[in-house]
Amino acid sequence: MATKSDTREEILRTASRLLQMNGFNGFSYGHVARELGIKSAAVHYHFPSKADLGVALVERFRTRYRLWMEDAAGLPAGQQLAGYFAIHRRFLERGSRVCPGGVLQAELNAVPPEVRTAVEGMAREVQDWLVGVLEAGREAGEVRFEGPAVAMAAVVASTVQGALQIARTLGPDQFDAAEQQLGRILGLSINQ
Amino acid sequence: MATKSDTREEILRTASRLLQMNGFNGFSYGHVARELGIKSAAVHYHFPSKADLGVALVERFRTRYRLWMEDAAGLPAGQQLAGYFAIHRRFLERGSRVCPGGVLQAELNAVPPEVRTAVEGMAREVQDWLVGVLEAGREAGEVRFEGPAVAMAAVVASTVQGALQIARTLGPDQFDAAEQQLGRILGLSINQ
DNA sequence: TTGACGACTTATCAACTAGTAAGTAACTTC
DNA sequence: GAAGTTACTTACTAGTTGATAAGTCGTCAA
Repeated sequence: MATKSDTREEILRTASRLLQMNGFNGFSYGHVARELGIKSAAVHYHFPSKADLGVALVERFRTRYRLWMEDAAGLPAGQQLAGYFAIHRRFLERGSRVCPGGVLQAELNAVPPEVRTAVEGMAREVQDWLVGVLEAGREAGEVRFEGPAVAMAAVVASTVQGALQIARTLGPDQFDAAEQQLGRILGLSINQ
Repeated sequence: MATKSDTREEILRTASRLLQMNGFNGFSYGHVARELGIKSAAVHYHFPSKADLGVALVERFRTRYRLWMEDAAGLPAGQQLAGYFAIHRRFLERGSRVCPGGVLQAELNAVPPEVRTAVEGMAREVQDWLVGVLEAGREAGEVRFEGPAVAMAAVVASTVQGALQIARTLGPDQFDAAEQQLGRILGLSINQ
């Protein structure tokens, strides 16, 4: 028998995968329930509305992101960026998923407003983090680029998000190529 | 009264906008019909299944793309790239749309297989065009970058696609910043 | 032992989904 | 002017969607 948060966590895991695979409007309470061998009303018990589920999903990703950021805070910029790439690379490996922020931004107008707000918050946080890493990395001589850090951060975030999606049609090589090229542009030692 | 292709074209225009705004699973035959003041069965008359509509939508974009590419074929690489950016910038201006290829790639697993195939073809074609422009531009000294052109093309395509989506949450500045930064990276004269 | 509570299931709902069949009015062709 | 064709509408279906109300069953504290 499940402890209190067991089913809730399984729902989030499954919904998370379905979100990354099919998009927010590409999965239903029924899908989640069927995969877990429960009834869709059980999903409603934990997440009354789909907006609740969506927000919980985004907050879950955001929390994990934040924990990872705090963990990597001391490392040199090159390693932090490599970690950022690796997180997204892992999505690709686990069944050609895309990043949850990306898929939600792509269908942002067809998503409950609460979810939209949550996505905005997460995007802002990741962007700010990227700006900080790039700025500090440039000052420390670990990263090389011209122009404002905010613009370079926009390129890095956009590339990773776009490459993940493009890799779906043109293959995973596309993501690796983009990552390597970004490394070259930023003057990172291409270790792998 | 409408001539033969009038309604069909209006359906494509409306569906196109809805696709770019809400995603493929974010609009229905009913939505398209209601906006045009016709019945959903009329949409089915022109596009029997949603797969048909999806494929027609992708082919329409692909054809327009191809025509534009042929038109721009003679121009210097910098201007061709500027045009590529401008096409996508226009999506943003017309109600924060995203590029159709991007939104379909984001929900690729939740889309009819025929649509998937069509998207793959379009993505391949655009990528090949980008590689050609970048390669020729580098040889002619109009564009500057290291590494394989195919990797740089992956970065350019990914950045544009991702930036369009990110601009939805973080504002259009995000797209402009990414475009400018990409121009700096490629050594293009930033005219605007 | 009771009674409250948590975690569900059963049963049901209205709205919406893509899709179809049959009918209709206008135009074209002969 | 009859027959066919085009471009629809009306009317309908079966399945899915998110969501709710009521009931069940085990656990746990008083």
